Amino acid sequence: MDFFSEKDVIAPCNSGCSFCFLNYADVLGNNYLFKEVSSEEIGYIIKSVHHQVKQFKPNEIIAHADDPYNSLYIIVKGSVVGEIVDFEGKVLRIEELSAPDTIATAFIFGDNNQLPVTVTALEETRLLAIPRQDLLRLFRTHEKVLHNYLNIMANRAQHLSRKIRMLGLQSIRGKLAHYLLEQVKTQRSDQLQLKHSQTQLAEIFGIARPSLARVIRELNEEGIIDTRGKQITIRDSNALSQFLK
Amino acid sequence: MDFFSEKDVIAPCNSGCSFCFLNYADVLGNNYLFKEVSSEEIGYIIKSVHHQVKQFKPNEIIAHADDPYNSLYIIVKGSVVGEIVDFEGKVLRIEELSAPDTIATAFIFGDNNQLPVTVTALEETRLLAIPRQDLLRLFRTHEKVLHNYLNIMANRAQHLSRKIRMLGLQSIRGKLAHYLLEQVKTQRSDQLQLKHSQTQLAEIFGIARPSLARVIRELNEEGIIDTRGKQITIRDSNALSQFLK
DNA sequence: CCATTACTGTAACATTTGTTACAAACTTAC
DNA sequence: GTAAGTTTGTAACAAATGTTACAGTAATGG
Repeated sequence: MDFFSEKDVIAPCNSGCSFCFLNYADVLGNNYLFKEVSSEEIGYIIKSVHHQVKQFKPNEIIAHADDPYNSLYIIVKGSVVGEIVDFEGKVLRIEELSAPDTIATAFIFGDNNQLPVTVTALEETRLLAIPRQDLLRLFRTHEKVLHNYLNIMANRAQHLSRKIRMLGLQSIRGKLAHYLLEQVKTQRSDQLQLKHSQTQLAEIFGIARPSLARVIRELNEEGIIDTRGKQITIRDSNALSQFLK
Repeated sequence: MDFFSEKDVIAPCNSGCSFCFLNYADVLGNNYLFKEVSSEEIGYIIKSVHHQVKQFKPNEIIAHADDPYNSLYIIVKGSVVGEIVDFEGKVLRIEELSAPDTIATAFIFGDNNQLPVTVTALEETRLLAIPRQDLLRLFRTHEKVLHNYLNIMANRAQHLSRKIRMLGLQSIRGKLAHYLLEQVKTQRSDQLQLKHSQTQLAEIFGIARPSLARVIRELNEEGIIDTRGKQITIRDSNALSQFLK
């Protein structure tokens, strides 16, 4: 059963069981996969496919890179992080996901169903698993779900592309500028409340922490940004844009 | 009509037209999208959807980054390259595609149908376009095509993930080692015939060309590799693996 | 409230990579 | 076969980033 041992299974369900969807119908209603699908319909759907709920403790590894991947996993509670870990324990953080996101949507299909990242639970986390075959059947019976799934895969691909663009910006200034300008867009304000610590940012950018600190100090000295703890004010976004090259 | 002006259209086709599929049925037969679909069936399929063939000259830009993207494009002749280009003309090469590949499969869907890369024709190139709506209809009528499409998207996502892993390897030695070991695997030999010039490799890695040349010379001096033009012999693949960290 | 842990700021120094420039070698077109 | 264009090798130097270490600060859990 994929990369889970049976002990992790809270409640193995068959098509007659209603445990899971009853507990999680509200969460699933917010899942992109079931966007514009009624709660009632979601209930029917979950009943009609094989599914399991599995539970993980904080910092527990959910799946290792290169594990085979044959079911769709929907986070119904908690949050996880996907990262590439090298031999010496150095980390490149790829993405964070939390309920009601789906995990590694793209990797159930393709010629090589292997995870490219190691997935770790950040907190107490529960996953709902649906096997590939059942998912395909679902696509046949619920076209809306198929369209949603295509959109999810597409959004992931966009995310990966943005990530590549960011990593391709050779300088730390470039990476930081990219990140900050993205935040300005999503938070709709020049006064940013950062969600990540410097240490985490350094992991996201794949650089050394003191190097990031140095650049942040320089940008402060140059009057481009103004940091006060995790509160950052963008003073000169044009200057930031200049670094995106 | 997407990012093409009408002048580029060779032969606008309606569902009664058989021009395109007649000319390209053999190519399409090799396309992953129509894997395990008979030529006859492919003919029916192309006749049943809106489609156009468009032509590009070598080095002609097919689509700019951030262009909207509303049709699937199948390369029926020639090859293209997708790259991120910054203000100053510096380049990060993302991927190369040639007939019968499909272009940016994932970006027709999602909340933001924008291309992440600029696509340029490498040679005399012809594309077959199928609008999103017709593609979705096709998924409904031909389940095999849907499954193929999901696999294509998944393979793309795998490719992007590998790219991220490669870019995340901080050192040039790491990137080069990653590339060489991948080549050893695909060419099934320690004697590699490189498909890319140093200049191209530098673009793929997102680094400066002389820096790459220096590392190649160093690895030669250290007896790890042995380069003779585009012919490279891997002498110590263990040493190479050590750089993948 | 204290102890513990994690996070931040900073400095000196080592290492890597980029930049620029130029010459040699190789390709290609004519 | 020659000229023009491209790719490669190399060097000196500049700039960016990593490493290590340590002290100060904030956050957290009992």
